[in-house]
Amino acid sequence: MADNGKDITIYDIAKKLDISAATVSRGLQDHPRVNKNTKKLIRKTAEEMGYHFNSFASNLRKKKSKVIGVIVPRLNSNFMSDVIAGIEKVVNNANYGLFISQSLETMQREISNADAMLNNRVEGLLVSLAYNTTDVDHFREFIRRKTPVIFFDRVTELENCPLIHIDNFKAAYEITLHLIDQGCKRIVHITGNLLRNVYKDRFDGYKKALEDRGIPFDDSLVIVNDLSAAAGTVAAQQILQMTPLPDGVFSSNDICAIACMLAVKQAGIKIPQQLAFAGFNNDPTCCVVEPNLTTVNYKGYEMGEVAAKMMINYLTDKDSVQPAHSVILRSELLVRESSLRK
Amino acid sequence: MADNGKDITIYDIAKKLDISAATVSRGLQDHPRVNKNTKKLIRKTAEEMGYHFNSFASNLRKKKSKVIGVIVPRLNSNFMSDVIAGIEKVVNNANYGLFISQSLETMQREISNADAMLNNRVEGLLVSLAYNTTDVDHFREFIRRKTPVIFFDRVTELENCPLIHIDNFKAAYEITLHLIDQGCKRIVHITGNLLRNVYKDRFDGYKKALEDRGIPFDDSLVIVNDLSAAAGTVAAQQILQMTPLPDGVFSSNDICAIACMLAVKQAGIKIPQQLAFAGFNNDPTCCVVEPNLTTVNYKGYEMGEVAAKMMINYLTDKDSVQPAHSVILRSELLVRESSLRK
DNA sequence: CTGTTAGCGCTTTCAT
DNA sequence: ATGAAAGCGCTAACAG
Repeated sequence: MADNGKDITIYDIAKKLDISAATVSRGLQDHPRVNKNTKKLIRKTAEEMGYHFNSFASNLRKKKSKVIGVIVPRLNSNFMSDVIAGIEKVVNNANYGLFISQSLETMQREISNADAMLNNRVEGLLVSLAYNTTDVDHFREFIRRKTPVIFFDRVTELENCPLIHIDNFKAAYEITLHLIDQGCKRIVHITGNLLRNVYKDRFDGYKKALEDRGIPFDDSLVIVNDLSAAAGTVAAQQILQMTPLPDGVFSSNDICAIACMLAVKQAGIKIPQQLAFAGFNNDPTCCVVEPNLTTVNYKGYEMGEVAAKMMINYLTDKDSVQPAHSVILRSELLVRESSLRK
Repeated sequence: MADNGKDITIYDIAKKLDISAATVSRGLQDHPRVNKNTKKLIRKTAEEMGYHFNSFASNLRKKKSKVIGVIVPRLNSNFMSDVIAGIEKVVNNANYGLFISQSLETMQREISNADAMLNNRVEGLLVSLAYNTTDVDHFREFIRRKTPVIFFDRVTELENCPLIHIDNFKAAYEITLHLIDQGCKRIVHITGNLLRNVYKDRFDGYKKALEDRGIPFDDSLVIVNDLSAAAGTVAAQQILQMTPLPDGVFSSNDICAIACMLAVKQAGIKIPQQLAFAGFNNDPTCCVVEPNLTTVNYKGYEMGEVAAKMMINYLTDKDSVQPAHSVILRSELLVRESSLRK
């Protein structure tokens, strides 16, 4: 910025060097057919004059933004901040910027966020759906514009958008089998909004495991809440009032499982002898709580990286118009003391 | 976007309605002196034609971006993701966008992030410094351009930039006094890079408390590391080898304190009887670990909100060229079992 | 209340 | 290897 308060432009540099703005533009972009010395001179002068590239002008002209949009339910969960960190690293290394917003779990805000992404002409959109999103028409305009949309974790089928997630059904199936193998026969399942694949699939995995082991599914053992710590504490009270007392709890996330476990423990229940526990996510807290919580390991950082790399590939290898392909990331059962009865 | 693959512009709308582009622009902006019906018609037509506002063109013309930049060391810590969530909410509600990047604790990346912020003409910048940033010249250009820069948490004096933080000295002083009052006489202090105010001030508070209680400061009781969980485990080994064994530990963050505590506990040390513990941040895990960790409550969400609101105020109340003012947020000592020996 | 016009700063043919 | 010129889409005087 010049001292008169105005931005230095390539024209200012051009005038000073008595060359054309076109050459300055090319020089700054390291265009092959610009004289090496001219380039060097342009860079030096730009630096000296305090020139700063104007992305708007460039974006307007080139009709692209070098920015990738991200819409997530909340930023402040251990899982999601890991995802974002992974995305940011990949995106930044590829010289793209990140435009981030949170839907705060409401579809209404998700829609307005999507609109802002459109106005800012993001070149790609990474989305994890809000708790109560019922339809995804607000993402169709991106598809019409051929702007890639990739869903991760909380996904949904939409045209040919790639989905990045784990096999929630299988992971839940395995963790439930594990509880059964430890001798549990009445297993409570705490879950979230079944509209979301992550909760629906885990619920289905739970039911399938019961079925495969010949345990009848009991509706009254299912608790639906928002999976927060507070909800976990409330769930503990519900569980304590069930007769007979259940002998296992599989919560669809760790935060809720841990709060619930602490509360029933407080009430004098022995864990895992009387009540075995299992969660989901492998939150760091699992290894702090006593007994350590059995869970499904499923790290966000990697998911963020994978989603972002896929996006960067789409945007970079213009040729590879490969059909959109979804990715199922690995997850693993981590057995810890909270469920070990043998 | 039209079906031919080109964006619909205000000119397309203007042509269709046989009015001028200026009127369309005004209508879309809800300009007062545009006929109500015309406005309604413009909106309806824009909607029908699939028009989407082009921020670049607008930004270029208006020389403003309606975007606020954020540079933080890492996105994936409980504290920082809370801060970001608070910022995002305020910024989004004020109809600004968020451009986020992480320095990954290096000054080099902080500099390149700052450069990207400049290119994208952010209207304001919120910064929490990287671990090893030694000078902040890379932010001077923003000041020259009168782009407000606000530091939070990990702050530094720079021109008149507002600083948002807590009284780290006082909080550390109080928590150390508390340990002393519980009978601790040899208190280990685990800290991070003393270049950063947060660690330096806490260290100073610790020393002052010792001094005020007539306990000589002992250099060999100070452990400097990166305050990660892994570092906490290592610190535990160092502590166990100290003779005589210390009787208290004050760690500059909770994550490190908890890892350390779990490790010494594992080694058979009784907490708090043999070794009392205190951390900093009030991470949710404090209430899960046994015994619960004494700490300083200091929530990020509020800090993010305060920083963002101040920024929005600067950007909105053009008149209030009030001198930059820093804010010291409240923090509170939370005494829990890990330090209660009486 | 509405239209005309001149850019914002950059990129990119098309020339030379 | 460099220049001239047009235009990306929007806004804000200014004029009426």
